[in-house]
Amino acid sequence: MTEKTFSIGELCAEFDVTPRTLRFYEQRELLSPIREGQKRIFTARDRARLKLILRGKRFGFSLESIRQWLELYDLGDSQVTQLTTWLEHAAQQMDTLREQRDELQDAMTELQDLITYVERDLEVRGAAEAAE
Amino acid sequence: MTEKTFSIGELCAEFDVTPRTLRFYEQRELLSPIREGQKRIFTARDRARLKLILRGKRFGFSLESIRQWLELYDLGDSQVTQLTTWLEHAAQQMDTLREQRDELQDAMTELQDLITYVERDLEVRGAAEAAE
DNA sequence: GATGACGTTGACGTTAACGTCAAGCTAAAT
DNA sequence: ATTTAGCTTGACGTTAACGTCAACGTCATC
Repeated sequence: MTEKTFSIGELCAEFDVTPRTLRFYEQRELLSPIREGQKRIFTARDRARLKLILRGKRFGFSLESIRQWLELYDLGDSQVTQLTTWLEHAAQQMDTLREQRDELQDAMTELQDLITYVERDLEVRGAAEAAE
Repeated sequence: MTEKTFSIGELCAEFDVTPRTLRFYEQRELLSPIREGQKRIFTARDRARLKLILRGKRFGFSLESIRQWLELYDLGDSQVTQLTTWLEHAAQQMDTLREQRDELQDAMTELQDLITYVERDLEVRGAAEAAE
């Protein structure tokens, strides 16, 4: 089974980015499309990585840090020692993600408190108005 | 009770930012310190806002979008209609935060699956080694 | 009265992450 | 054969978010 591949235009359309962006990611070694002649051919792996890249960007990570934890996602046929190192890196990345998630949760709780307060205020005002 | 105030240096030390940063935030209207002579005096409100700013940055938000949802945090003695509008904006902001949190959760789940897989792999290898 | 700590206002420099041309190739359609 | 669509490689431009440097003011201190 020959894997599905994509032209630069196809990927751009699917993920709403420009060719410039994908070429830039290639230059920074976040993607590594094959060449057919001089045209770029993106594999399913590239597509998967692009998904991860864009998600990482939404998290506010830099391309460089994204590049590093992309490496987590293609562990080959590694030695035991390498797997152990991998596990450490993975655990670190988990911590980073967890921290950010928790902080988001805090922000949400705070905002929700404010919202609840304002809603109560509106209720009270509504009651006062009804009592006129 | 006269509220506590801060010099630019104090805030910088506390939050590990440079004076340039705080002046920049003032110029972009994220902070609005008072002047004493020509020196900036930061109030407790400025300090609170700075906290929110830095948190927002960790979330990957732009200063401009941070500036907007900072407005959520100082609702004055508003009219009912304004409070209703406020509630809409707040709800939107909650959606944004929730979305990002959920996406972070997804990323964590994925990574955890990988970790579990690798851990199992290591266990199997350990068992194989012990059987030699 | 000079020195040093802390602050000020410009103004220009820098880095990341692309955008925006210009000039050219290449295969398919007119 | 030429237009069109999609791709290529430079190379310079842009925006956000500051950094850096120069030149200056203002106290407290030595």
